[in-house]
Amino acid sequence: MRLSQILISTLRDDPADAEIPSHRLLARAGFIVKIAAGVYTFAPLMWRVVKKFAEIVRQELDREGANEVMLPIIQPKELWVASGRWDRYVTDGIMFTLKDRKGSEMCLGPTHEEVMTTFVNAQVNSYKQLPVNCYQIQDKFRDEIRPRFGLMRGREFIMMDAYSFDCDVPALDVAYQKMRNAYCRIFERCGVAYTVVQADSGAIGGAGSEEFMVIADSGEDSILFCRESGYAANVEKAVSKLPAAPAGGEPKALEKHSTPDVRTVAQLEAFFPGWEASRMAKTVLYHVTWKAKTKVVAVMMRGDLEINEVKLANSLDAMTVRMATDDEIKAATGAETGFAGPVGLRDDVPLLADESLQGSTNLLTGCNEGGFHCLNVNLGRDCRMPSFKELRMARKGEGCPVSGKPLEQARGIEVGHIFKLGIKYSKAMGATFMDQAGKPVPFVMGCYGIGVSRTPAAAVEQSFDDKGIVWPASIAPFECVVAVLDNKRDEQNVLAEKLYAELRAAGVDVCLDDRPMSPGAKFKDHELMGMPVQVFVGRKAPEGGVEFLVRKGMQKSECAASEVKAKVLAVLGR
RNA sequence: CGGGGCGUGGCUCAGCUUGGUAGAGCGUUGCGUUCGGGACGCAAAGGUCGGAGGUUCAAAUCCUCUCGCCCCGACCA
Repeated sequence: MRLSQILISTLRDDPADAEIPSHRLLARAGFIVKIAAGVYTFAPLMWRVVKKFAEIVRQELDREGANEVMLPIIQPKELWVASGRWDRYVTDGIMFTLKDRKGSEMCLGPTHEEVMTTFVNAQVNSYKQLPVNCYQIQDKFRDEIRPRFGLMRGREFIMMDAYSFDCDVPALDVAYQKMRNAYCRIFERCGVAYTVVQADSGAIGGAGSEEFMVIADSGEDSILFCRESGYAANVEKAVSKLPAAPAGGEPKALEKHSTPDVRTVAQLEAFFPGWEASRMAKTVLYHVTWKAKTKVVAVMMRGDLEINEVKLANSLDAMTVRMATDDEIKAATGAETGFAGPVGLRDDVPLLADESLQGSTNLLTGCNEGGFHCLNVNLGRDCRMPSFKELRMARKGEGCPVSGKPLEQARGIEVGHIFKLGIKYSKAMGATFMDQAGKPVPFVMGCYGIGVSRTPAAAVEQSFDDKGIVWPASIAPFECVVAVLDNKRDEQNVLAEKLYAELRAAGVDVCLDDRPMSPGAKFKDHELMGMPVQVFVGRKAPEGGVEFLVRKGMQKSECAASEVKAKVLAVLGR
């Protein structure tokens, strides 16, 4: 390709609305152009990047026997009602919905479990046709609460979504592992450093899931990991060895103390010298929403630990949880905020406690009376016995659940997510096949996603410098550019054309920069756009000399035109 | 949705406090000179100051409403 024929428009200034490096650089290099919040046009060079990444995804999925299909973006409401997800997605406001001329409700697909399950159910009737794995690469639509960071979180974005259908759980495990392997090859090939972490299943639901994370400071996810054991998990999912707390000893007599204006754990530590936070049990009131009801629930946690709201929602099988407001707390406990506790808690407020409190004695808690706290509270004696759950937020520095070594923390960008769904959707939607015994059995499903527009952005996030983008060669818009520095000089044009033809013949994805621009402007442009290998044909052209630049590291050298092909291939590892 | 910030030629911004006939740089167009680090000179085009209403002799500037965008929290590829 000749750059004079490609629509390229780099900006001299950073765009005002871009914050993180990938957004800033992709916008400045003219790769993406915003059309609305979270909605972008992909300019020619960006589209080349996306297509290259998509091709890697296709190759690796096809190697595992997956079928590429194309599902409709517009989906009828009925499908979502059948799976039971319409209400939740509409309530959350995540789904773009519309009505057709007859008034029938439709949505723009935020994900495709429903459509794919319907499709495969119609095609597959027998266990003999299994396993099946279908995927598509397509735009997804989600009315995100907060689109941000350019391509990182868009309202329209490109996603690869795959769905596996198997006859039983062991077969699902095989399908899952195949996809996991494919994912590893995909992210290795596109040159990003990534980590696989255990994850919460979230709104998609299902048994187990892992996320593929690109480690970057701008990542929206927090992960905990251990170099020793290889354990890694999203903080939402992570567990750790429980930090020790002093023993409470034999149960003592309950004491009630006046604690005016003492509300927080820190204030209590100051008020009761000798009582460490780990001997306290804080009680946090949560407003919990299920499909058909809402309720305020009391959650107890050891004073030095934090509640993990994802774990809380999961343990309650709730749609959403949020901390109760001051008014809700007063209505539920009768006391103002800061004095809630298990003692004297109304019977209609469910009481949960983290496992860290199991077996603890002589705790310090609130007692639902403004200005008072209790000492030596013993669960089951002075109050109801709570139902114990694993609700604790694991934190860095705490022991790895496998090795016991301190956990480390990092930020990550979720570029892929794989789930074992089980029969959640197939059962809800009545998607079955005939098993060997001739009985209808629901498909055992898995689903798998890759952010096809997000991954290149994540790659930029990991690979840039003060001059611009440094594309990994496998997803760069071009592997190599041959640039004419003064295109009024024939000897430069002739030599550049020759090199361009030679590199193309050698199978290099090369472009010729024949634009009539000053040399300085071309240098800046290619640094910004991040072409991996750059060959400049300039004043040494009459003697057959050119300049050779490897973008990563900015190593610049001069060489003879005759050496260019070999040098380019060497840099590209071919 | 809650909190904070911002909307002025294509882009980055100044002007607003203290109302008085819209500015700069970059980019764009033309001509000429250049041609190795976003070249230089000259000339030119381009803006209902996000929108609506109000106050005023007079509004980019003050007031009200509204729309859009960005950042921090709950969502996810």
